[in-house]
Amino acid sequence: MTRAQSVLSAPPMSQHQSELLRLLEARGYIHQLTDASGLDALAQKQVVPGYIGFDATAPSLHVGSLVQIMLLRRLQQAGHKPIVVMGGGTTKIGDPSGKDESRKLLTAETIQANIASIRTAFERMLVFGNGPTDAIMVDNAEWLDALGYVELLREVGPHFTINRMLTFDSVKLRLDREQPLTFLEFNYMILQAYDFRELALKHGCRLQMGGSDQWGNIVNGIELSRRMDGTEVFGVTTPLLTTADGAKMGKTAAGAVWLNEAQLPNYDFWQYWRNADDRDVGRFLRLFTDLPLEEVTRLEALEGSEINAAKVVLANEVTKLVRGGDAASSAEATASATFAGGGLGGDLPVLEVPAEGIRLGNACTELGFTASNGEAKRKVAEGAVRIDDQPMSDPGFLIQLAPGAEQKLSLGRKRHAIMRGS
RNA sequence: GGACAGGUGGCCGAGUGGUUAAAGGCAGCAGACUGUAAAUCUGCCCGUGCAAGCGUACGCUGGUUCGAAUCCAGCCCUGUCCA
Repeated sequence: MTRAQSVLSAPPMSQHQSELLRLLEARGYIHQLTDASGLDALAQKQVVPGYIGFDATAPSLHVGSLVQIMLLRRLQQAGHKPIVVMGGGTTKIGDPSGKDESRKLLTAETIQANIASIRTAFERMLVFGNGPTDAIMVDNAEWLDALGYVELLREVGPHFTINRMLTFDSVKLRLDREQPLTFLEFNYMILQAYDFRELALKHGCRLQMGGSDQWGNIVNGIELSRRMDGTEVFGVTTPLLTTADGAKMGKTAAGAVWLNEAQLPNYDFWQYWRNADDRDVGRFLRLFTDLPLEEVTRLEALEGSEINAAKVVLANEVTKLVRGGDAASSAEATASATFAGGGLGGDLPVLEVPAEGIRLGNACTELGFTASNGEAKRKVAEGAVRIDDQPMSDPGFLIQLAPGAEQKLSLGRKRHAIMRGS
């Protein structure tokens, strides 16, 4: 067993020589590569600037983008240069990939505010600066906004055929489903291809990475660079990440699992990972933490309820990376107090109980445990609502607390809050 | 611009004048079982109210009718074909 572990940490069977590709392969990031041996050779020879583009449609990225961010982190760990491209320009158009419907158009101000907010998450996970392997962040609005339409058509247009554009999945999907694809969106792939070429010229960028849905866009960029400038650039895509039960990564019924604390409290972020499916633990540890591979192998081999220990490690490590060490330890403390100790943890949401009291059903709704008072009533009837672990039966029960006094309100086994008299 | 098809609850999808707050499935929530997992079984799943009830709801607006998601008219949107 021990021997097998060390083998896994540095796979000798890998056909790759460069540290970069060996690292990416061993941790499960690689889905497709455009030219494995070419990139392998390049990565041994020089620092490879590589980029991933991110949309700026919301003030925070969510867990669905975390693989890509980690990929940039790995790039840096392997001694190369990450370039974060914010889609300030392309977001004005909207990527049709994987979407059934056209996206609402955002204003330039909203996009800029989103970019500023998203940046904070990157700063925690990448080292920015002016050194050769320091990360940089650029906004493609810088060059896209400056492009004139006719100029773009003349420069880039000749290198794209409609025949080919129509074969792309992002386009085909819409057409097959008989969903509209606007001309505006149809142009997205051209601009993304232009990005790659621009980055290659300006920053010596040689590699674009992205999710598997970006394969077509990436290949377009590679072609464009080759045709216009004769530059050889490379592409890597990551596998489409779904959880073991088939759901898209980072989406829960309650909404997306946001990376920024303003969009999702630390405790909830931690819980997302703590509640991972057994089957996902090893994969997630490799992708989303810096734990050595031997350690991952050990943790994912845990069986039965022991795998819970691995989930705690996963939650701690990911939270540490994304939210910081304090966030992780405080979330863990709250979780262990709440679930193991039957007590209260500081990270639980707090409901101030006014002097005149509050009805049990209203308290549940106010905390967001239930969407309406009607639902709260149903949950109480189902025996799901407890105060200090005592099941409640009357949704109209009036909760009153002395100033400063605290009680725990729970719905189901996972949702807990502190009620405090005020 | 013309012809045809269509627009139903988070999604898919039945319903073509009353017993329809609208079948069924998915997703979700809760209970049981467990390990804050999975699988399984059970219940719930528009709002408001303790409840009887009331209010909203089948693209929009108006109409017919005792009664409309269902019929009629106009409009909006989507798709396919034609110009």
